[in-house]
Amino acid sequence: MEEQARKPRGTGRRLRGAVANYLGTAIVTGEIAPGERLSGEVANAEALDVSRSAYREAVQVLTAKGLVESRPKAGTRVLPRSRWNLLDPEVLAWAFAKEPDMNVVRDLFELRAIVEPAAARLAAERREKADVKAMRDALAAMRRFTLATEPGRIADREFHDAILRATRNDALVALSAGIGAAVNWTTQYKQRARALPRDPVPDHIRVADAIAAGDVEAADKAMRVLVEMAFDDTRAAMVRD
Amino acid sequence: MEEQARKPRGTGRRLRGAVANYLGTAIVTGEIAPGERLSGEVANAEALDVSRSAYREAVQVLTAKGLVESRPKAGTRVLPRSRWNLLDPEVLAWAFAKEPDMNVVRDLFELRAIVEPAAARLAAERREKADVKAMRDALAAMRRFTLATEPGRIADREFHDAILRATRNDALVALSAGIGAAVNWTTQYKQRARALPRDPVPDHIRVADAIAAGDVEAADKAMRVLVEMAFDDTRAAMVRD
DNA sequence: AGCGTAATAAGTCGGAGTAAATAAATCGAG
DNA sequence: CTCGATTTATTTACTCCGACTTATTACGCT
Repeated sequence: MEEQARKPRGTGRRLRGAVANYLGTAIVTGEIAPGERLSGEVANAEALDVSRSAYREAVQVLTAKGLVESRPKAGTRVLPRSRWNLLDPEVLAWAFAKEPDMNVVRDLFELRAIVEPAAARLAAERREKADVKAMRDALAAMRRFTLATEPGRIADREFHDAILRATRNDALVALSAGIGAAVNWTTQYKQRARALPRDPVPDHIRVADAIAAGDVEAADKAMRVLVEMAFDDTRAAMVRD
Repeated sequence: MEEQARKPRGTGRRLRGAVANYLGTAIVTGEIAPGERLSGEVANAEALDVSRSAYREAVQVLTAKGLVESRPKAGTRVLPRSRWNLLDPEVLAWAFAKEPDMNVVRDLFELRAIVEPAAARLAAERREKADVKAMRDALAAMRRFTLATEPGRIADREFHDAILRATRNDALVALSAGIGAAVNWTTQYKQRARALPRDPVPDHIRVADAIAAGDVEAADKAMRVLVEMAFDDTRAAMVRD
């Protein structure tokens, strides 16, 4: 009766993943401020009840994402926000683990408002039949499940991913992986205030039709409306707290 | 006489950093194809002449960047390109370690062509006096050193960073960190073919003036020209190989 | 064909020793 | 005696090692 009640730290695929989640969340949410020093390996590892190996591997992950920097004697310090890989999917997930910062949400939607309409333009130029089919399929799933359910949100994300893939630009797809994850979280928060403001499907259809028709200008404009509406809804849901 | 001639692997700030560089470069450049399995920890660590700990920490870094995934019994496999964090500064650096792939360069410039003009728009709206000063300083350094020298390229990057910072959008700044690093490499390759096609400073001045004047449309247009020209020069330098 | 079992490779552990970076202490020159 | 440079000492991360554990796949048995 002396070996239970341990491992109360955050969940993660592996032990070091759990530690990385725990520390990453603490840093990104501001619990540990930039410039601050983490306590030493030995102390911190013991405090979290993990071996030094696991703790160190977790810190390497944070280092790889630009959250911390560690040097002998100086210890491990949290880097300034400007050096964080803010678009890394995991970093974004940590940022949205707790109540998301409104500034981050605003920045991300601003980026979406720049990238996604332009992506829709490219998609309208380069889409193949398979791309249109993927978009239509995702759309059908969205209509069936609605955004209030998890499968519906997955379908929404799949819709945006299909557009990104249609651009034939790997960099845009990679960007989507980060933003898409965050969008997933924001829509989740959005639905929490269950106003369900309006049906998002018609606007999605307009985007899909424009891309399928190869109408560059219409695709741009329709996507612009879509992002703007999503931002409005998210903002409304957040100030309601 | 039995302990020299070791550690011939790639350079890096630390031992695990060197291993991460080596493996990361091998993966990103396609030497190890997606889906392929890395040899086991013990074997690979011994082959690289490092301890298992150092090797494992390097693999954690690659995992954090989405390059590999490792599970017990199954081993460590290279993930498909779509799961890579292509915008991660280190991943980009690895991609440009050897002769850069033309497709990647095209994708990145396409992304720049989308993001940077939009960023210039925002900068024109939100810039403060300090931002304009930073841009002018970088511009002066560019004129003094030219893009043929390293300080000149640093100044060029500083110029673009100043614009990004003026947008007051952390996500845009983070994106710039990745793209900026890549741009640094492409301009380096560009200058290798020492044609020095034309003076880039006047175009930079046009951008700076438009942002300083708060002229949104002019800033957008001038930046569009700038990115387009940079792409032309880079493409010309690359096909000349 | 389904189920249990064994082999395999990553995951975790603890401890020992090394290297690097900072702070302190010492020495020398003015 | 004060200031400066150099050496020493300490702190902390870094590297290494070897054993043990856990998860997963694949094989073999029923």
